[in-house]
Amino acid sequence: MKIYEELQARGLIAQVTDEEEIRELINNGKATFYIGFDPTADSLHVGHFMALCLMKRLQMAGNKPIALIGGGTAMIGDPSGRSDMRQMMTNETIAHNCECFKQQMSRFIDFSEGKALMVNNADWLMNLNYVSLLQEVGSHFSVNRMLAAECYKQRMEKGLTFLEFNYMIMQSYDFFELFQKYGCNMQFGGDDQWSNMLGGTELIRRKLGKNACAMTITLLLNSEGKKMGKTQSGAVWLDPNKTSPFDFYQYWRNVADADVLKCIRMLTFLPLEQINEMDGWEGSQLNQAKEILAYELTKLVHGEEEAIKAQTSAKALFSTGAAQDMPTCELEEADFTEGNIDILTLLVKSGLATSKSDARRAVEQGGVMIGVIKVTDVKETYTKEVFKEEFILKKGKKQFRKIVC
RNA sequence: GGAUGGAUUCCCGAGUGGCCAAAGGGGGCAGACUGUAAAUCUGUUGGCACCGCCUUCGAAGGUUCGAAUCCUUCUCCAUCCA
Repeated sequence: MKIYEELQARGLIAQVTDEEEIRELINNGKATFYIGFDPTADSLHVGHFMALCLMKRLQMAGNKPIALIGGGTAMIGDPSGRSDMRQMMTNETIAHNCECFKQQMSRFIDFSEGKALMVNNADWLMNLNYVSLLQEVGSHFSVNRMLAAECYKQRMEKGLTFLEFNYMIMQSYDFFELFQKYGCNMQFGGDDQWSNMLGGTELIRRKLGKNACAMTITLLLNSEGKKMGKTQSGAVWLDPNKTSPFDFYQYWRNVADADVLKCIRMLTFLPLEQINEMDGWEGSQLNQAKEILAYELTKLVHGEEEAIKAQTSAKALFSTGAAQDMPTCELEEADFTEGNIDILTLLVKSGLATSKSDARRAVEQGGVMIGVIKVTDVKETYTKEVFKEEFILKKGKKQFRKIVC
């Protein structure tokens, strides 16, 4: 099976400009393609991860990837799929984020000589001259058509600034620039990028009379139609300091039944034959599929060692309620008053509760356990001595913290 | 630049002088049921020294015994006109 067919079978392809042409290019390793990443945070998240995997797959098939970091476009903010304006970031933040992105990407993609490139669009966007840009590029865009683009529609109701409106032009210019400079003949991106990407292919056609391709990756949605990779507290990050390997594992371990196979297909590198076998799994067997998914992804992102650790911890926790490699909270001398610490302070200190009121509610509703013993009194206190033994604080069924002193 | 409407707790959205820590829904958290799933049901959802106190209704002032609610100024947003 060739790469294009594999991508198709995995359900990764959403939209393409010219199927035949793209198939021909990537199946024969003739594509030089780029994917843009705007440095809007100091770590990549699951959404980026999909794009990185795609890069890797295509790279393995002999194509040349260009990872574009949007140091310039981040200053504008992509309005696509957003109902409100992005918060502006300072140049220092953007520069810092670019650095973080670079480091994380290098772990997935082989950037050694000639195999892949990493560029930053700040390098060319920042030096543009307004008037000449308008003449050379702006003249090729029709405002009427831009406004008709799906990505601007919802913003037409809430309001759209001229700054953001120009995002499409900048992204199109990126493609144009890369096409000329590196012979980049293809762009990949999330499905919400479709209109921005078409802007690029069209600009190349109009200015150079040449053909370039674009292809979007299916957005990973759960069965409720929401973007995956988000929790109530934010994105699932690839940076272990922002989302621990354990939490990362747990996120995938807990996906809904309806989403497991889709995730395995789209995100892991397991062979398709094996995945197809799992397709018929139900009940407890499907539950196993979740373990596979969680393990495979943790391995890809954090390495095999961390994946094993996370899996062992999780298994132990849910069967016996004890484990080694769980998030740990270390108490300091200052946390004790007269040699004691109360349960509410402990919950807050360990990060399991956001405030003492929150902690109080959790205890009152019977959601707090020490090991296997339920805490019933909000005034419960513990002496320092207790923490010499294994002390596991639980809130609810899935939140654990080992307390040491 | 002009006219009008608006800004409420995590989100949407009621509330137009005391009964408002603020209806309802969503989401979150906890409990029951389960497969660490979904669905369902129950409780809860500003903070704290928690039967009481403190801080919230775009910002700052003012009126009043008392303001999310009234007045003034300001900031931001939307719509229409230019």
